[in-house]
Amino acid sequence: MTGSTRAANAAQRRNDLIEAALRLFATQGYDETGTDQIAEEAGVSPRTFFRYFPTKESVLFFGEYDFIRSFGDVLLAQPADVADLDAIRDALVVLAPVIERIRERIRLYEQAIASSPILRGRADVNSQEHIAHMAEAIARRRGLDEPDAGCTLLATVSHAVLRQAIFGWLQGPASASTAAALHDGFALLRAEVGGQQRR
Amino acid sequence: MTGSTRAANAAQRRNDLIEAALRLFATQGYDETGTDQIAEEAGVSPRTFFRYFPTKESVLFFGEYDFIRSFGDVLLAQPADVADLDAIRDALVVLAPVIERIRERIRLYEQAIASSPILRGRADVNSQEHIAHMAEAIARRRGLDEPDAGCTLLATVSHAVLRQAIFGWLQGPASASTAAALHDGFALLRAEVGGQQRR
DNA sequence: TGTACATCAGTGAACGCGCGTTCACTGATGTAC
DNA sequence: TGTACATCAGTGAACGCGCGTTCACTGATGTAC
Repeated sequence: MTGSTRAANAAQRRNDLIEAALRLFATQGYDETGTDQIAEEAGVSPRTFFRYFPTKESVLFFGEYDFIRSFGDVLLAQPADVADLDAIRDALVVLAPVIERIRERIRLYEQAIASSPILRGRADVNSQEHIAHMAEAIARRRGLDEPDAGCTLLATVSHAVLRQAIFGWLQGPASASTAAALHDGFALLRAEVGGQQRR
Repeated sequence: MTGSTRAANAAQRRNDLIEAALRLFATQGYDETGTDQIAEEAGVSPRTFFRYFPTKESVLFFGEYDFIRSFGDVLLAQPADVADLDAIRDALVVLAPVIERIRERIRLYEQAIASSPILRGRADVNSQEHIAHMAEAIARRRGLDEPDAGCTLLATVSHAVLRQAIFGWLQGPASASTAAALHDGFALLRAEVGGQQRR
């Protein structure tokens, strides 16, 4: 197992740093946490932090929950006779279990993000990428070469529902399922936007 | 006119700084522009910048296009028998002319925002506040004490349509109207989310 | 299996950099009478 | 209208601070034979 000791050690160190950073960011706030403190919490010298991460921010966006990346394939696997919005919902439901397993980590991550504008900015950049991916996938499902305004809008709206579902799920009991939150979210969307008249 | 000379001078200086910053941020990017450079461009000493603005960011969010603040009143002035989504759209159409007059400024502002994650973060904080305001207004229109999940979702989605409409309007010819962009956006939303089946 | 050498992780020390603050001053604008 | 005083805008200089870099070294891990 040549090299495996070093690689394993490095992975361990990296993970220690990530967890220390997540904990500190979530409890104290990002701006109130220095790189020196993260290093100390992880049991390494201040200088070592920058051996593993090029910037203070990057420690947060390393293992980043990138389950959206599989969205395209899963969406295209949905039956063609299902309405697009339902297909999107079902695709998200398929992917959701991935994040259910790391609920606590995501909770800390979201808490950290909320603590500082610069992290919100980074997260926003990621969100825009996710939305672009989703719009691409929707366009392919529709047989378009590239996403038109409809695809982009649908992706944007679906992403918003997804975010809202995740936050609802994080606030609820640990036993709650993401699938239920997603179904509720999309049903609500249909009710709010679809119904021409109300009351 | 006691005091007016000083006040007018101060307003002028402040505006010079804002315009210099907008121009530099939009062309070079936020991170590549120092406060010293803004000061020089505006014809004042480096130290003077901080007499007018507490931080480098705040120069961008000073006169910030806060037309959303009037949204609540305008929404409540819409007829009760109109569907909520239409009322929201009509309220936004009423407010839109306010930003039409400062199109170039908004163009630079959005360009600056896009250039740096930290500004995106600040802008995101503002967006969340706007959405909260909109959700409050929708709740009041519905006779609720505070916004429920439906109000929040409707506000989020409407805000997304508004953003998309503004970007479309900024990219189009200077003569284009925001009202048309908003009508198109909301119609597209209905078509994408409302239609149960397609093709 | 053992020895000589190469590689790389961890670290210390010193520094660059840009934002933002503090202290102290000058000259211009505004006010009191 | 004119003079004495108060206020405040603009500025210079020096500094604090935290992120991130550069240089140079030590000791541990891995490799060649």
